[in-house]
Amino acid sequence: MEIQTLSRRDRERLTRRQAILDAALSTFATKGYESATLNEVAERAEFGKGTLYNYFPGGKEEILFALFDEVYDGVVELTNDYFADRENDDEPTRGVFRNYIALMIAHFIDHLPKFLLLIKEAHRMVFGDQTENATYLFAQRERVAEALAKPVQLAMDRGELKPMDAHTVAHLIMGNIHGYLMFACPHRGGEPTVSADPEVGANFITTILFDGLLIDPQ
Amino acid sequence: MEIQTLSRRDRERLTRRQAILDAALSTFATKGYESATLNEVAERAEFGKGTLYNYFPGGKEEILFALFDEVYDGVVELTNDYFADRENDDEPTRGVFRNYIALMIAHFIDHLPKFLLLIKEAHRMVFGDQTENATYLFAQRERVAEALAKPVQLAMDRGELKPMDAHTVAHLIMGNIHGYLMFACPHRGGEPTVSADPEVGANFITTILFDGLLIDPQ
DNA sequence: GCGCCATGTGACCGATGGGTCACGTTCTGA
DNA sequence: TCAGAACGTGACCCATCGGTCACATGGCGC
Repeated sequence: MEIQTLSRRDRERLTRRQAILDAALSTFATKGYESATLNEVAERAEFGKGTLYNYFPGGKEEILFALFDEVYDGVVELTNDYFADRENDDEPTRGVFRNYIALMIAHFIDHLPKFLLLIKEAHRMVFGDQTENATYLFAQRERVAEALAKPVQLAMDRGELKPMDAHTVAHLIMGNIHGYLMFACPHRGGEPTVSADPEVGANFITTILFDGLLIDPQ
Repeated sequence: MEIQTLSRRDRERLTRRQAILDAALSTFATKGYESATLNEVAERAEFGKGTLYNYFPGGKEEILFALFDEVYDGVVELTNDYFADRENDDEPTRGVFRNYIALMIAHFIDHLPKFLLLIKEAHRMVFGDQTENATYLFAQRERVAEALAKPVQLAMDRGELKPMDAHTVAHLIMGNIHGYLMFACPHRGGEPTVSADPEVGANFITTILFDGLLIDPQ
């Protein structure tokens, strides 16, 4: 949408801004937000520390929040696009959600630093003691939950899923995707214990959440 | 077991050590480990900062790890005791696990600071860049998973649960308890969106994990 | 060429907080 | 009663790091 409405100067400025964000993402994801230093971010981006403040006057925190925007925008867009494409489809409900889960797993594996930022920082900050930050992140998580709750609610309305609180179910699905990835993705402190194949993960999660653990229900 | 084998001096020393741990727990749980200061911990424990080093020569980090030991010991013990009591019982599998989930939810609500410490710090540290810390925490989580995996495996062997990797299923159950509590327990940045009643939570989780979301399986 | 503005820079500042230590106080056992 | 051990203390040290700013650089319009 913005391709040619910007001058070369403005485009270059955006490119440099993005380079800073990319450097910050990989730094924050590995060291954690508090342990990461602006010097290291600047070094990775091949800028001086002062330059960061030309692009993010709010300093370290503004950079972090810009990253959160990026991450959540990506997930919300992916979710909305996926379900929009299937709106008038008659694919079975179970398969639609199974494929969504596979898509999300693949997305996070493709963007591992973003996933690590989410579980390391967003998580903790939601429960932090700074109200405004917690409120912001809470709202971001809600955006994802809402996007996913919509198709869940539709499936319930069609009588295919048990009638429960769609919003809570959406959170639960997201939570299970995150939880699964914590084992699946490579990290220090122990070898991954389950396959990182999105198909395998999606089957595992779908089997439990949609079919249930019990062999003989009731 | 240790009641009278210790001198009064040793008992008092343990009491003071515990007071420091309690002060540290509530401080770390609210401010987060990195933002919490040893001055505040010392103040809450009504000691000078230097005194902390008489009890924890390793400083801040040793205190944190002592807290983790406490938290995980409690959860593992609770899990082992609960399932040991039911070993020769013929209560239906679903109900046994439902009650376990309710027990865990109640436990964490009763020990909210411990729960907050877990989700804020343990979580992040497992994915941190210090290998030895990650290894330690990974092992602690495994202790819980193993304790829960045992009865899961037994139920699978009896043909009551779908045959899956019991260990992974155990992690998934723990993850869902944690995930549920994140909504249920009071925190800033938004009102709790589901009930904190352990019974309600246990029913919700059990319905999905054991019965499945689908009304008409297959 | 020249002036101006956008941009880049890194030495520096100030606050913070983990960790230390020399000293004071209290307890113990002979 | 007293020596010495155990314990408590908080002023102090110093490394770290987010943020600032005076200055350098380079491109663009005139």
